[in-house]
Amino acid sequence: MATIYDIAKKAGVSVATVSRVLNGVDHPVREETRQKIIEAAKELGYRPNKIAKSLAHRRTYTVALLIPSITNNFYTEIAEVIEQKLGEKGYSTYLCNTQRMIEKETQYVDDLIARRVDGVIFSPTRVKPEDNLVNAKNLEELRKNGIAVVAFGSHFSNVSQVYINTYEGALEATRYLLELGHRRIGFIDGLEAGTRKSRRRGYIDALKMAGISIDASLIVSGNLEMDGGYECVKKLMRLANPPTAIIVVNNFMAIGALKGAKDMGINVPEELSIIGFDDSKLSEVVEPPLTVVKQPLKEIGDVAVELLMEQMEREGAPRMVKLKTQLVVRASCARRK
Amino acid sequence: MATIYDIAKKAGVSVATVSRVLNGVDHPVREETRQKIIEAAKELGYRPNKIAKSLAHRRTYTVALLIPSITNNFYTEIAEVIEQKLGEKGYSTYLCNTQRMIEKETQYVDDLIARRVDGVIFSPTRVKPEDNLVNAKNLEELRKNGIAVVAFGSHFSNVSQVYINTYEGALEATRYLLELGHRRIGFIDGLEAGTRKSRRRGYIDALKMAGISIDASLIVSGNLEMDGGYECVKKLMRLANPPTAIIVVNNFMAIGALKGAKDMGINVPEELSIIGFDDSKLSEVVEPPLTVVKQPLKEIGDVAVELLMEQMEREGAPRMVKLKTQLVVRASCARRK
DNA sequence: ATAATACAAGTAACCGATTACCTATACGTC
DNA sequence: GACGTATAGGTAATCGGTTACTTGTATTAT
Repeated sequence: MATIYDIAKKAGVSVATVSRVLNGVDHPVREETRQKIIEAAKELGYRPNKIAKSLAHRRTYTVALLIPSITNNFYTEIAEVIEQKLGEKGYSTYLCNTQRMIEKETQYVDDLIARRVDGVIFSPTRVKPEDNLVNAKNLEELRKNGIAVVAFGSHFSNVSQVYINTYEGALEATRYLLELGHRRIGFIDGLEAGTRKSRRRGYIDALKMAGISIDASLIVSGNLEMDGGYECVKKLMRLANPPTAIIVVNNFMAIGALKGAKDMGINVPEELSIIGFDDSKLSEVVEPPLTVVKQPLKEIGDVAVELLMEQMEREGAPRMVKLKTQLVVRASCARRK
Repeated sequence: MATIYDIAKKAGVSVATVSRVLNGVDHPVREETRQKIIEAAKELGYRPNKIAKSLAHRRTYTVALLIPSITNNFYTEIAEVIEQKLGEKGYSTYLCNTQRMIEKETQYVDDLIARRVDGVIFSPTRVKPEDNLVNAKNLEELRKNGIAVVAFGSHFSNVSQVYINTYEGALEATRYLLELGHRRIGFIDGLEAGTRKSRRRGYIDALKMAGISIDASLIVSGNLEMDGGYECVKKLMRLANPPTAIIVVNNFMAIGALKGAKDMGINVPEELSIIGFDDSKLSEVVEPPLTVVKQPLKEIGDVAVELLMEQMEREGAPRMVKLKTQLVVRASCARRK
């Protein structure tokens, strides 16, 4: 494969001149020389070597997207805009999918440092499904090695991050159900959802503000997939005094809950109202279409890239951008009879 | 950031020895020296620089996944296994999503060559939505520059590829409908589906073999999203003599078709049977759950990685692996009344 | 005792760029 | 004519590793 040395020889100039011409560096070069070089490059089928460039520049123009899942629409939608925007700015994107396994996250971080990525957009994986801990060490390791980081989907101090106000989202969802006349409202939580605590807090606060006391039996948890929601709804609806409405913290679980209710012969929304979190084609497509608290996925991606650019270029103080959720009303909630 | 020169100085040895120890090269080194070096590396917080390694080795241990979409479950599921398997083998994965724009594909190819990726797993984008052409030049360009390539979702000569026998899938689906007594079977095609021609051929051949003549008005095309299916089903069902069953070439379109039928007040499956292509959560979740021709996504990913490894390591002749589809019977088809 | 071999490590070229610094002309000014 | 300054281009160090080849010493064989 041709190098700039080959071009230099063919055009009868030095490599410095070749480099200048090929990169449009601000240094005078005679038009005639320029043409000779361009010609030679073309004839040799020259392809610049970004590896060598990276080494010399000490920048790789590479960013990693480090996320817990890639089959969930939530991450997929964000990933799409991130990869696209980074591409527009000349960065390539490494896909790093931990599949919710914390050891994989650590491995990725190690490798990303070795590969000298310029930045990482990072949605941390929980250490164990049962808890809400993330491995702050991984993040620190990246920063210690001079890599710009932007986080989302979790809380860190001292890192740029895009934060979705799911507390308010849950508050709004609960209030919506209250307005529809519901008083016994269930809450299906995820065993490892990142910001679930704030969702649960929103739910609890809304009830409290409405003067409704919290019934712990109305709060249950399951895994983040459809079967998690399926089982949770059964637990709730078998209660002596079951809820008339339920809030579910994620998209798959909400669909599972809907399915569970149907299988029990419960009509949605006539006998049970359901609100999910995260919007996707799935939510539109089920029967009845789900009312959901939508997170602004495109915006999350957009902002993440902007924040990362800031960090990579100006190395300024970390910034946090707060984004709002939006209640998308479809047909899965009804006034209490 | 510490380099092997720093380690060499600190341990009082040469860089060659450091490199040998750190990479476990087969060259005798005294245990004492080895320990000194490892110690020094640890104390300096040494991080190997894979960029420098890549330059010296002329291998990057990087592979690109070049696909037309990342929000469609079909690609997402494949992407997950590919990224995982490559990771196990020490490769990082560049995510390259063309969003079905052919110019983007060309840009990616250019950049991937410059970045000297070792291989590309490639599902080509159609040149124009209307036609079935792919840009073979892009593939050639990769190969010409010594990059291993494995293709899927399209046909090429002289490249390793994993090929899904959708012809047989369509054949089987059509026969299934025939067995259920249907005689007027519609076909909803995609404007840019890769192997759609074979799907259509399977449909046509099955009918012919059953002695049923082809009615061109029963074959319509739309875009690959839900609205494409939605509009197509309306076209078909407004026919003077509408079909009693329909085959749809992709997952989103099938769901759109289902929705369209419902909106027209047509009962599925009582009045209209529908079979889709590609399986996903979506197909399970709709009402009624869709009967589909499932493509073996995990297997596609698995095989793609295996074929790529072959190409990268042994540079052997290209191989083609054929995979079968599977008819997943759910509830969207019924016997003709 | 000496030659041959194994062991342990070092020297320096190389991978393919970038770029600080230097050199040689040409031109204009006083 | 001497000097300052653009203009055009070259030299060589550098980025951080790898590795072919060399060297010096210890061990074994003869």
